[in-house]
Amino acid sequence: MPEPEEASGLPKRFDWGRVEAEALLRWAESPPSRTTCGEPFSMVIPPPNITGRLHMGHALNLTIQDVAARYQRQRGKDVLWVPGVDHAGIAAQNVVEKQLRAEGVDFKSLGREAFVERVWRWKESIGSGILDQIRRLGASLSWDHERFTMDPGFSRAVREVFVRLYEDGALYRAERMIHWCPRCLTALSDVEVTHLDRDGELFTVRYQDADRPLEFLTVATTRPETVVADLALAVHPEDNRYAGWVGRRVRVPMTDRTIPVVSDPAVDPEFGTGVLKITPSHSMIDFEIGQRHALGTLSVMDENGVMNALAGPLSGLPREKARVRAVEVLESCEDLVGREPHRNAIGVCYRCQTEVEPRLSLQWFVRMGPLALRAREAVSSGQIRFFPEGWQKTYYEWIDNIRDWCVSRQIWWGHRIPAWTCQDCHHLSVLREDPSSCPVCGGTNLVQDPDVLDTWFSSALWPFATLGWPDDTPDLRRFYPTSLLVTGFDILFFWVARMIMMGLYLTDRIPFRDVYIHALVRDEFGQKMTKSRGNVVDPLELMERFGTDAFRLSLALLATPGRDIRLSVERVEAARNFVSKLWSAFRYISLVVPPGTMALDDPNSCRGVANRWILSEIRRLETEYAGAMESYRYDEGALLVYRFTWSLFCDWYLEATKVDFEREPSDPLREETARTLLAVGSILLDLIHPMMPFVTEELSRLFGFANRCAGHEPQGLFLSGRIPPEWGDPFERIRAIIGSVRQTRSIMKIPPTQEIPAVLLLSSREAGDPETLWPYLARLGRLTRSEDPDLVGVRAPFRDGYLVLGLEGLVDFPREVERLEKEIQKATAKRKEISGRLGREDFLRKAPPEVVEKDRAQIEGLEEELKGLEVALQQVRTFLGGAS
RNA sequence: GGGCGAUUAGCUCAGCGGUAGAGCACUGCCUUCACACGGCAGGGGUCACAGGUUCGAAACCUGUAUCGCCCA
Repeated sequence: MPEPEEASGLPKRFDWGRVEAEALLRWAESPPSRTTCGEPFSMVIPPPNITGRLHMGHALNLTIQDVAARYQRQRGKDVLWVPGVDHAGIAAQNVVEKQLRAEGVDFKSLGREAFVERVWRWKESIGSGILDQIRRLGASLSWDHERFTMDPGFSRAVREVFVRLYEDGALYRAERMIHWCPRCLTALSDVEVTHLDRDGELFTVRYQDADRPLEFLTVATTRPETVVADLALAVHPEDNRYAGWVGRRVRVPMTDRTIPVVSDPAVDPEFGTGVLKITPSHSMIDFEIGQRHALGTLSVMDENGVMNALAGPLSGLPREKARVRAVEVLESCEDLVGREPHRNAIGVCYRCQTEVEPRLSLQWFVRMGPLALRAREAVSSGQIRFFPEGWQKTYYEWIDNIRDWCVSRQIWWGHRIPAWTCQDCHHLSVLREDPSSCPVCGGTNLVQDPDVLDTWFSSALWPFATLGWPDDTPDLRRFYPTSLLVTGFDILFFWVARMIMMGLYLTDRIPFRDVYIHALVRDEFGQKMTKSRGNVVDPLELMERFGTDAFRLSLALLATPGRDIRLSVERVEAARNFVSKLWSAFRYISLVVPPGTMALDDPNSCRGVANRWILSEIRRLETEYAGAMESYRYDEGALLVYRFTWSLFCDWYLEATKVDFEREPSDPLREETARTLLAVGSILLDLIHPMMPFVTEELSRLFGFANRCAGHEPQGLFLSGRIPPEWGDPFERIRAIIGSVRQTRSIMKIPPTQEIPAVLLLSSREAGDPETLWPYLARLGRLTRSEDPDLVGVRAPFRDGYLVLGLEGLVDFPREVERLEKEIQKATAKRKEISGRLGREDFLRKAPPEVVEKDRAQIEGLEEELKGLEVALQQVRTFLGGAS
């Protein structure tokens, strides 16, 4: 059977696929207008990796920012929201390396220049990639401000910073222990190492005294393969067990070397046997101990993690195999005296999960001490605020224990370090411009440092370098410091803290005022989404399936601060249902409001009880909504509009307007209701718009409301008048009466369509005018008004009276008795609780008067309710008796 | 080992001093002319445990347990 043609009004369903595609085209042509007269509001996005594909984390992050941007725009702010992409040094290099490998080409054989050229070509080939996906989210970024961390301007900023730090003595080159990733073949900074607990073994190895072959020291170690690099054994100075050993020498198993026994306070006497083997070249702590005792260094591993020629019987073996071999060798010469399972923390590369090696090497470091001090101050003084505030502590903990930052990376893709060494006089030059000769000896035999900078080094400049720094640009002047930074807690140290340090150091100002820190998106079981777990949910797929608005709304609703988000498809589905509900509500408006109707502009002229009620409700909603949004509680804001739309606007107000539209054509209430419907609908779209831009804009367009994206300010309606809260009261009474009727009807199994004759009895004049109430009661309660004072039936009581329902001969009275008894029980219990409280002297004395007053009023209400219930019960019982 | 956070209805989570809430799931009724991606009604919780503060605690304090995360 063919679908009947729609007479008029909106399509039955919201076609998000079409609407989103059209909106994206429209937004690309006419981006959100900037209101240069407004106060500036600025954000920079956390630049996604060039290698990236939109994932849930991005989606959450961008949704929050877009809610902020759209909300601020609605409030008349001049919003700048800078998009951009990060060059992602190691990650991008890995991608291209892999491509080359697939072609059978070793990237090294290509040479540096050709390789970098190749990465650029790859970058061009993927185009804006992830930024296009971000566009599909509806993110209203300032696209004309797009930046890339390797674009010429940004690169100039990076170079400027490097040179300036060097000139100020805040940057130095030195041979230090660093974390080395044997797979990425580069140094890593401290934060790029993740600590994992892994099941390993603790081996006990004996070391024979060099002079007294019958005496041994036993040492517990998790890394027996490093025995061959031991340069000492160490005990705690106050450990009496080994006091006699300090100063003696022992033989190193598997070698013919002997090493001293030293004492050092860094040794933990509680761990293992209390004796520590010292391998300065393969452990951070050992290196420090080694320095204190002038042990020198002995490295037995190469950059790939393979044991080198100095490793004796282990040489040529990769480190994992070397461990196995070491155990075998130690066992064979009886130097292994114990092994047991042991859980220990190991450091892995946060990018490729390879176990990192502590390694001694020549690297560039940023001196963090002075920078950290100012960065701490900026937060502790309240100049920068964290939301939620609790993250301050984590921030301080890191800042207070900070170590110098290793910023050089042994890869090719990135910002090349602007340092040259003269091959003639060995002078090291760090320069803003590439030199043609040595500034000291004039020689032309210069070699540039082969390393590039940590990608996070350039990211740290993001908030100001994107605005034109180091030049003094209009953007920088107007929009810096930025207003808000939205980011995940996982890059608090990597990024946020370093931006604060660099911002203060270079611009002398904080880089942003507020920091909104959101949680991780996990799967529905609370597991982190990872490729290896295979539980990654693709945001684009969800957007496809349920619509982008639904997806965004579900994220906004779930984004409670400080708590991880478990995303389940059901939640997105629920949000999709909400979008449908909203759409169909506006479809109703389109069917019921005559063409050419103007939205209500002066609420004071309103007379209708339903109209007054919804106006008072939306006024309250606006206040609560603003409170939530101003404190970055977008989850609350979303929940408020969700609940209002569904439970108040749709469930009650739209139903009530049906009553008004059934009135006489001459009744002025018809027009008033139509106008109120438009006004409230328009405001509602405004409030929902930050979370759901597509459907709200489409509806605004169809209804000819103001353009949501053009800095349109909501709440215009109420500038002209205030709405007294008591405007809601009469309709609240209607809601209560209908609730009571429906309950009775449901309990007594009366079909919803069955009309019931009823008499309304109000206990006082204040309870309302029956003439006003009846039309709503009749329609919404399916009641037929009766004036028969002897109508036989049951009472449906409410606060200020009751309704007699003529149910003669219809119903299940025993169930009604049951229900009434339950109600009475409930009310009695409540009354007992409250009167108990009111009977206590200290409560009356110490509790605030308004609390006591509230209780008293409640007792009164309960008394009345109970009276009504008792009478109703009496009546049903009588009825029952008569019937049986 | 140190720190942070969580523990509320079957599930996922709000609430953070004054009558226990939402979404999903569940039960019953309803193809009523905006919406079955729906409507109406309903069931379901000693708010992890033990102390304490308070007139009053799910909320504040102390401790315990379990789980998660971060830093060593």
